[in-house]
Amino acid sequence: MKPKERVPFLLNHTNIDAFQDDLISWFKKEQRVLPWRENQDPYRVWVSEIMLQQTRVDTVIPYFNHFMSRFPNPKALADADEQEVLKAWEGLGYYSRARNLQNAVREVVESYGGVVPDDPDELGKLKGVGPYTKGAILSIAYDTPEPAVDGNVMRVLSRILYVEDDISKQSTRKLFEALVRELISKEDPSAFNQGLMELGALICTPKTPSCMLCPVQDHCRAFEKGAETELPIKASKKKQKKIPYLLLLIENDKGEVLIEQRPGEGLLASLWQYPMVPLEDVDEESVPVWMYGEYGLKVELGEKVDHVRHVFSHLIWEMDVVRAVVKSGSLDHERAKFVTPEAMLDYPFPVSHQKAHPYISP
DNA sequence: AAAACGGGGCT
DNA sequence: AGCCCAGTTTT
Repeated sequence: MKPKERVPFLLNHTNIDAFQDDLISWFKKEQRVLPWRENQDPYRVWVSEIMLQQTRVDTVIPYFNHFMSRFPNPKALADADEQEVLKAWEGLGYYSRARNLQNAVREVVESYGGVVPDDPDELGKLKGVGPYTKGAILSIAYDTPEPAVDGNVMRVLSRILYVEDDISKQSTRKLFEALVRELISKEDPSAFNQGLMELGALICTPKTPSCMLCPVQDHCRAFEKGAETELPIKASKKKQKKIPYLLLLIENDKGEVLIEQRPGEGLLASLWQYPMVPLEDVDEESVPVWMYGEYGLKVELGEKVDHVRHVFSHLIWEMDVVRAVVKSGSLDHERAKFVTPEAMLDYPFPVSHQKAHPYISP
């Protein structure tokens, strides 16, 4: 059965008006004070929504404040250097969010006079603005009754309406969008959408929801059945592949250290790092040979100073951190250079490599 | 439809 | 170690 056909049945026992009232009243009373809630500036809402993708509120707050003071409006972000934007994003992860955001903001400045579009189709065409972010901007900044379905909303609504569909499927997100279109308050779509998400963050949490404090407990079919922790249903994902590396802290005779910029696409695109030897392809004893081939440098390996294990969503880096010194040769590599330890800190580094900074820093 | 794409917090 | 989090893009 298609989403639209299922909606009437799923909402059959729900008092929509009462649900809206209970949710919105609770949100207006209990909502957290957050920097992006100071006003309805669409640019601020947009930046916050991008930062909040897969990222906790507490993590985002300092990044958001710094970002808004450095790039206060679309023009400021459009005019900035990409490396500077990445530096402001350093440590937040999912760095394509930053590059897509700047790409989209430049589009807004060039095509829409610096005003964030309030048209769903125009908004949805912007880089990095998917179904969720589009709905969030339209409802929160422009008071438009559009669904903004994220993981919180799916968890909350799966419990309230007892939906047992796998929330990792795209079709299930569409079902929840259709449900929200029926449920959403036309008077205050912003408070309704934010209320669903705030409820998911504060009350209807993944492991041990606080149902006794829930403002919509009376409307919740999962609570009625005592099955709130059984939902939502989500297919388990497979575990990450482990990849071993040697991370090299290479110093020259001037006390400078070798760093290189990663490729413009793919994992950690355009960020900087210390040279890494892929131990799946290179034997430990042939590392100097590999180094000479890749960088044109004869190096001598020194002491191993650390082991860093870094977990990504889809893989794990196991890195032995080893010191090395340049004996001879001249650097021959497109994207690598020697820098002083002080200058190094101006470059955006992934957290995995920041873990090795203490062995360099003066 | 599935995989790529970070990082941190909690259990 | 596994799961979760205010998702989107690419394949």
